[in-house]
Amino acid sequence: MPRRADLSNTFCPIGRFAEIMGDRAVLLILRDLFFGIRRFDGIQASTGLGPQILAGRLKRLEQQQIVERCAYQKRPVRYEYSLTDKGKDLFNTLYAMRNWAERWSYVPGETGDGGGAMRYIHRACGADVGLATICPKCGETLSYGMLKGEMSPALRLERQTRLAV
Amino acid sequence: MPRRADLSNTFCPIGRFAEIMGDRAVLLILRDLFFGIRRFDGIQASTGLGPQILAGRLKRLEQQQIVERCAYQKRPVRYEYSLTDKGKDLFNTLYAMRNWAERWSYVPGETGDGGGAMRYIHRACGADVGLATICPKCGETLSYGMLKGEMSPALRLERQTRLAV
DNA sequence: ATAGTAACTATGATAAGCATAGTCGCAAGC
DNA sequence: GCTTGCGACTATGCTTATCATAGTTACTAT
Repeated sequence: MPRRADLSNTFCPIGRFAEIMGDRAVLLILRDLFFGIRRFDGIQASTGLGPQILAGRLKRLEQQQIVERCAYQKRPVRYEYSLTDKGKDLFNTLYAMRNWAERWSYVPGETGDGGGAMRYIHRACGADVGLATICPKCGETLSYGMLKGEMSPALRLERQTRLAV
Repeated sequence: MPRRADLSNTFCPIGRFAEIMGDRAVLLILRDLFFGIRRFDGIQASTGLGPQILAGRLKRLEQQQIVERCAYQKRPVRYEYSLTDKGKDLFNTLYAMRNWAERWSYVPGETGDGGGAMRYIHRACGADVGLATICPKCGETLSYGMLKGEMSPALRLERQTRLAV
């Protein structure tokens, strides 16, 4: 009973990426980690994933050193998850996904101003970077930490609703 | 019998992206379409997917208007698949995936010169763009069509072997 | 002593994935 | 005119993954 081919060691970088990240659940988890959600229940509520899928994916991501788990308190032990440097460097990939989706699968009613669901501000110079990978004002190549994300009212409301349910 | 939540109409662009593209098979198919493979059997051999998974994914991608199918001959009717503009615009996303994978999951023996599995040359000015999103020589913002990709010998050999088997 | 919370694990039913085999329309060779 | 072969799938049957729900563990707060 041959299993599907494991692409972890293929020379093709897209193949290696697909092996780890070619997964709906993983993308949603990473999105929420980038939003700053750190705790199991928070990620579960936001993504809508079942607990054992979330647990399994977090374990895989930890093995891949994309996510790290550490106790934020003892008695009782509680854990939180955060992105490693390797994980944080996925920002540009997620950002490219967001750019494509904002361009090609726009959802009506997203905002009043047609600006999409997320706005990113370059902290250093204050410019709204739109969908660019370099700052349109000062030209710096953008990555995680340089940008401040702001959700549109519609997205914020949707997420609040999900978290409340 | 509730199915998992459908994210096609969420306000979150990453959610919408994950619904369509959060899938190992889809990423592999798109990679091969960007490599210029157009026929069913070619994609099947290169990706290693089973025929019904490939058929199903191509159908989904066609519905999403990411891929289009057209007959390249009649008697007998034979089809080929190609990327639409919406599909071609996924290049920057795949490129970001490749960049991350080349940076963080380097496979030993990939090349002799440590340059990774793929090199991209900016057609307009001839510069090797490395892992950049703008040309390091002339500063142009890069997208599909501006770049000429070259596989490393190791990757080329791996792919030839797969296609032959 | 009871209720509540965070972070999971266990269980059974449903759905998806995979390998193999088979189909359909045609064309070319014998 | 009958078989062989190709390209592009579809059908079948088994294995694996996913989902919803419930339960567990280890505590704190009342």
